[in-house]
Amino acid sequence: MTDKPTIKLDDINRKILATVHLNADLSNQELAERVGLSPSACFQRTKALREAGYFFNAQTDMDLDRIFEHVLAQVEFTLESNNARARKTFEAAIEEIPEFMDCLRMNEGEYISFTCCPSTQALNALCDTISENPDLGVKNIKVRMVMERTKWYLGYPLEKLKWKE
Amino acid sequence: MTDKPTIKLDDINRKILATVHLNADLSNQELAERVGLSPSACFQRTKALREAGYFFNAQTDMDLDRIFEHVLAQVEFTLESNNARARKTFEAAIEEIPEFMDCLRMNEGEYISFTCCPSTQALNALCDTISENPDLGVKNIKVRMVMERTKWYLGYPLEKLKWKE
DNA sequence: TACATTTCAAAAGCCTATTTTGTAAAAAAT
DNA sequence: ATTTTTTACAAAATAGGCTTTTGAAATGTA
Repeated sequence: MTDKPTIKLDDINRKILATVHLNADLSNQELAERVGLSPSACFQRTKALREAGYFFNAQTDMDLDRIFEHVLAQVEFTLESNNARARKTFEAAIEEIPEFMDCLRMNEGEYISFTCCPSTQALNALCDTISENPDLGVKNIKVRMVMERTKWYLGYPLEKLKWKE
Repeated sequence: MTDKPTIKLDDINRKILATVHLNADLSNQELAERVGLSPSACFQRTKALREAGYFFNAQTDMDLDRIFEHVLAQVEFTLESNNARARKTFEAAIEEIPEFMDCLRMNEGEYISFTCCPSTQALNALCDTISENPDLGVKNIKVRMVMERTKWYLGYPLEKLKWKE
């Protein structure tokens, strides 16, 4: 909340982060066992890491197909002008629309968003709203429908990355 | 594990699913309060929903920038032939490579994967490995580097979707 | 050496998860 | 309408984990 203290990421802290990333619902005891600490020591370190903002926001995947009518799409936006002010306006608008589940800024004023809508009609209408709004300065929208999710996101490839510090 | 029993998704179950989706680390007591049930009743319903596979796989977001050296990219694959057998081979290969964090099948033998690598060099090398393997039948690879993640995935827009049943 | 700091494990108390039980309401059957 | 069955809930009880406190060991520092 206040600042963001820096914590030295030794082997144990790294193991805690890697474990919690994939298993947010683990009990403190199990976590302690996996990283080789007593429950109390593990609890302190985990609490410190969480409060320092190293990890946050526990979520759960849902079986969308069984629960909701929906379509998935990859929506690409091209802005008319790629400058900081135009980008900020556009990004703020996207932030407010939950159907655009995330947003990546690519090269040359392009954005890509992984999008979920109740139907293709709704998706189409949503894209129209965006492109009809002159304040957002969207030159082009490209919608690519998702046929199938062949691999689900299950976390970052931590074992392949290089730890900082 | 065995089958997948169907549970009627009344208002309370819907509220449980929507809440757990965004707050996987909630205690059973808090969850019970939010959905308006006693802890025991809430526990039973939540357990039943989990065991029936309605939700699964609790994860936690990490502050990647502070922890890891990494680059993000959107990688697009075009297969030489779009038939079930070619697709299955390709999909199985992607499944085994953790750097490809997810994979979406689009129209006409195209795939898109959100990818994380320790460096641009590593990303380049990884893409080469894929395209050099004749078994995978990849005709073309397009790599689009992510400049910035302007919106983080925080879950599905459940309030915008239509519940099934 | 002496001191301060850090990190841990053990113990204690508190709180929560989980099971069990009984009851009330709803549904089905007679 | 009455009985039976089923379902869902809350309350109570138990078991177990969480969280704090404490002191000791290890590490670092003057």
